Order: sequence, then structure tokens, then C-alpha cells
Amino acid sequence: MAGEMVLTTEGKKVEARSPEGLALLRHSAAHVLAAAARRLFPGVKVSIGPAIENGFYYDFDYERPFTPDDFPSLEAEMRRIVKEDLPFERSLSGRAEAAVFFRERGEPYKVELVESIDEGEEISLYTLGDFADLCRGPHLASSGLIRAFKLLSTAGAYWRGDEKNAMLSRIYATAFWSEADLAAHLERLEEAKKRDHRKLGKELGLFEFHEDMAPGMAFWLPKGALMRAILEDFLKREHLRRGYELVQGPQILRREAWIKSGHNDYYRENMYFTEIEGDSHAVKPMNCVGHMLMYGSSTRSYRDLPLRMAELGVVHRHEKSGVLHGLLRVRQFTQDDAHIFCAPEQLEDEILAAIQFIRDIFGLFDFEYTLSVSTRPSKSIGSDEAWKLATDTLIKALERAGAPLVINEGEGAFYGPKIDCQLTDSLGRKWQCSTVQCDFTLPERFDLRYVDRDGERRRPVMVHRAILGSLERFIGILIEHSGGRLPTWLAPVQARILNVTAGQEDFVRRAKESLVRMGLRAESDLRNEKLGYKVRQAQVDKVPYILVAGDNEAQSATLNVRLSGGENLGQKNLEEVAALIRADAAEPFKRGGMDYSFS
RNA sequence: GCUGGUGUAGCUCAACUGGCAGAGCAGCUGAUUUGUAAUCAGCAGGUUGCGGGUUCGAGUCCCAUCACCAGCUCCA
Repeated sequence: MAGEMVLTTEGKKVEARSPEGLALLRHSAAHVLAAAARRLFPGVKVSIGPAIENGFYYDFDYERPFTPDDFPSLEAEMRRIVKEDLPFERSLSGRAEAAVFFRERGEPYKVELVESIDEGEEISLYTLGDFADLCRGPHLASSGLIRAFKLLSTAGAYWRGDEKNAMLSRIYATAFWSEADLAAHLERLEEAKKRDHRKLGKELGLFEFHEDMAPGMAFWLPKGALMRAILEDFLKREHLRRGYELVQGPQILRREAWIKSGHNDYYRENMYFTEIEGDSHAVKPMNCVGHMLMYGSSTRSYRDLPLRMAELGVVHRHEKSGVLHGLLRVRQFTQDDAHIFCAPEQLEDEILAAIQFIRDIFGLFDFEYTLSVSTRPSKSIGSDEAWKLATDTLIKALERAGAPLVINEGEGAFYGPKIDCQLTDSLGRKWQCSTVQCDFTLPERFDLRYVDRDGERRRPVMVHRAILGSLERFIGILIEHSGGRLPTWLAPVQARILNVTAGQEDFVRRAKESLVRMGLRAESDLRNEKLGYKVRQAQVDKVPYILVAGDNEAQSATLNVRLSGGENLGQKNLEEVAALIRADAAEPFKRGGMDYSFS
């Protein structure tokens, strides 16, 4: 099968299983879906149907939204079209004729698309039987080449992605070159669902939500709160050893502060306000204002720069009701935030160091991530020159870091451009985590200064940056990434000791206390249950080390060591067990070449 | 916020066209003393998200509201 080639309508050869080949298949399948919809549902209007990662979709406008109940008949009609083996025929047309053609066919969305194409440009149409679609192509030679496909779900989607436009009915689907590939893909989706951090978080006792009392805000249970504390401790150390200073600002500031920063004008819809004695206050949605106030409270010298203020800051942002998603999108979250105040000539090096920081941390977890630069949005403050300088500096630092350059036009923060880092979750969704933002504007608004070598008072530049971004989001992604089997250094319970019968209760209690005294996070399961039951429980709870004590072990003062994967390492004494777990838990510190151990 | 769907025991889910709210797991109690993924029995667990309405009667039908789920838009 490997290396199998397919021909496009244009006669080009493409490797079937390459990303290009799969996109070709899926985009062609999208046309088949549209053709089927037009046969079955007279009056349906078609819009666009691209191939996407792992599948394709098609957006329709119909008198009612489509539902999964429509899938059987649609799939049957699609199979019929595949069986008919209709050719995809390409033809060229001028703009005006194409517009007339689609208007006559009652396809207003197509007319709109045609009209948005530049005057002189050539317009290509693809015909499949009596279904004609405006399309850049390419397509397969004929519908008969389509093999395994499946309609997956429906959703509403705005025409051209703009919430002011009509809501269309979208059908998500996928297609593969073989039934086996399709089955494997569906299997992967099922597996991904099992890794859902919302499910695992509850099962493992890490966190919970009380939707009726505090939607969008996590309650951290003992195990989750412990894991967070470990992560926070780790982050603080990593910041300190990179020359950051830890600070902490207030949770609520007077509205005046937010008027000065611009948040009141540019970010108000996302903020929580409260009034005390007739005086308006806002809960902070960002930490930068507090840091700027602290910077400005004393005269700073060029010798103090770069000044790096870091805070694990809890922020509140009122997100629209429909967007909340477990830990991945919440209304209250903790940022591993920092603001670096530096001289303009230090800016590029500071940004480069921040990029390196991001790489160090994500490298530790073997995450897939991409870096990108976001440019000036329409709603923003500051001069064009400042924006250009900031954007150029970010791009230069990214180039020096040897990262590929991806630009997101108009996606920057309101006060400056940024570098973003996106992690991919188990379902292939991308989530923004790290951010490095360049800001010439806020230091001006707060009139921040430093005294330079020559005695002149100059304006510092401020870099806003977060590494994990939001601890909540990061932990959510980490849970899915690891399937709940957290690395030993983060696991709230590193070892659980099980007794075989009541006869070893005392020994297990003493062994547990010893391990805890040696700095390990150990617990015991002394319940009156069969060993198999307790081993299963420990597996389900994803405890990395399962330590069993029966009469043999109690007599020799050892524990039988079983790893969560099922591997049995045999009997070891307490010192050996402790050394084994401690070495495993020191992993992040070894990898970064860091010279302190986990005490 | 928008489109569609869903809210029943701590969790996963039942309850035919309106007719006495039920099961498994978890929990508790007891028996069992067990060697690496589920021992047996018993008990308890509910204002069916919240608020209205229709009806002799509502988990079921209608209205409203809150939340969740899949997406869209937005975002760390």
C-alpha cells in the first residue's frame, strides 16, 4: 500500500497517503457530500467544504439544521455517487459568467464568493454529475476512487467565520483510503475521549467544578492542590535561577488603574467590576498593572535593568458562557506571569531568553508545540512606529532562536504584538499557552523611567510573558497528554503500599511512615480486600509505584515493587525503594542540567 | 454570545405512546484473611438542575431560566 499513487483531475500524481493525498481525498469527499445533500434536500444552499486535519466538513444553509439523524440517508446517497463513479470535471469561467451561473442555480453563497475574487482572475469550477462547485481544486479523477468515509457530527458555524453573519449548518466527516484506516482513526477518537481531563480529573480526585455555584472556576481537591503546589514550587525555582524576582500584587484595583492602563476601554467586557463605598474597582484580568506600579514606586537605574518581576498571579476574566471548557477555558486562572523592564537595546536578548525558557519547560514534557508571531489588531493603542519596532524585534528573536516563522495577522494584544506558543491536546485541538509580548505603550501610560548612564531619564520597554500561560490550562493538557499518569515528580501520590492480609498492617504502617520521612509521597491501602482488588484500584488511580507487603516482605523488611505499567521489580528494602522513586522524581532537574535535587 | 443537543442517586445509565422513579459501580455494615486488574451478603442513597404552566395525574408535554456537551465566534 505504501507509496500508492493517485491521479488528480489535472493529471498530477500524488502519493495517496501523504497529507496532500489525504486532503485530496477528503476535499473530493466533501463535494460528494454536497452533491448528496442537493439530491436529497431540495432547496439546500451550499457554501464551502474544505479538507481539515483528520477529515473535512461542509457548511450548508437549509430550512432546518442538519442532525445526525440525517446521516444514514446522506451516507447512502454518497455511497451511490461513489458507485456511479462520476468524473470530477474542471472548467474555467470568467467572473461575471460564474456569478450568473450560481445565481441561476440559487446559490447565493457561491455568488458572494465569486464576487470576492479579483476581477481578472481565472475562476475554476468542478462538476460532479449535475453538481457544480466553485473550487480551486484539485480533486480526484472520479468519485469512484473514494473508499472509506463517515459523517461524524453536526455543528453551527457562521458564514465566513463572522458572528455577524448567518449561522450555517456544518457537517463534520472524515475519509480514508481504506476501511482499516478509518476504523483506526475512530479508535483513536475513542481513546482520546478516555483521556479527557474532565473525566480523569474527577476520577483521580484532582479537581471538580460546581457549575451551579461557580461556573468556569475549578475547585482543587487535596490531590490536585498538592500537584499544583509542586508545579508552582518548581516554577518559582526556575524563575529564580533565571534572574527573576518574585512579587505579588493585589487582586482588586481601583477602576482608575484600569482607565490608565487602557483595560477599561479595551478589555471591559471581560472584567469583573465591584463597587465599594461608591468607588468602582475591578478584579484584575492581568497582572501587569500591579507590576508597573511596583516598578514606578522607586527611581530605577540602568544598573537595575533588566528588572524581571514574576508572579503566579490569579486573574479573572469573564468569558462568554458558551466557551467554557473544563480546565482548558476557565474564568479564574493562575498565570506564571512575568514582566521584564529593560532598556531598548536589551529587548531582543530578553525575548530570546524567554523563548529558551519556553523550550526548556515544554521540552521537559515532550510536548508538541508551535511558535508564532501575532501582529497589530484593529482595536489597539500605541504608535505605528512602536508597533513596527516591537514586531521586528520579536521576529528577529524568533529567527535567532532558529524557529520557523508563522505570522497571525491582527492577532496581537491591544498594547503590543506577541509571540505565542500553542500546545496540541489529545483530540488535536490547539491551545495557546506561552506568550511573549512586547510593549512600548504601557510604560508610557504609567510614565515609567530609568536613569541612564548619562544621567538622562529614559523609558524602559516592558516584556509581558508567561511560560505555561495558565496553570489550569497547562494541567488540563498535561492530564490528557499523560492519560492521567503524571510524571513521578508531579504525581500527588508516588507510591501506595498494600498489605496482603491483616497480619502485615503494622509493618505497612511503619514502612509508609519511613517513606514519608524520606520525603516521598506515600500512602497505604489497608482495606480488608483481596490483593488483586487493591492492585487494580492502585492501577485505576494511576499510582506510579505499587508496593506490596505479605508475610515474606514483612519478615525480610522489604516491599515488592510493581510499576504502574505492570512490570514487577521484585523485593527491595526501604532504602532501595526510596532511591528508586527519588531518582525517577528527579527527572526534570536532571534533564535541564539543573544542579539542585528534589528534597 | 450564536447553532444544535443534554440535564434522573457520588459516578455510568434505565423508566413503551403521560400512570407507584430502577440497576451496576462507588459508599456504609457484616462475613471472609485472601500474593499482583474486581470475594460474598445486607443496608442506605432521590423535591428527576431551578421556576412556572397544561392535566385527575408530569422524569415524560409546553414556557422560561441556569448549567453542561459538540462546534462557531472570542481567548491563557
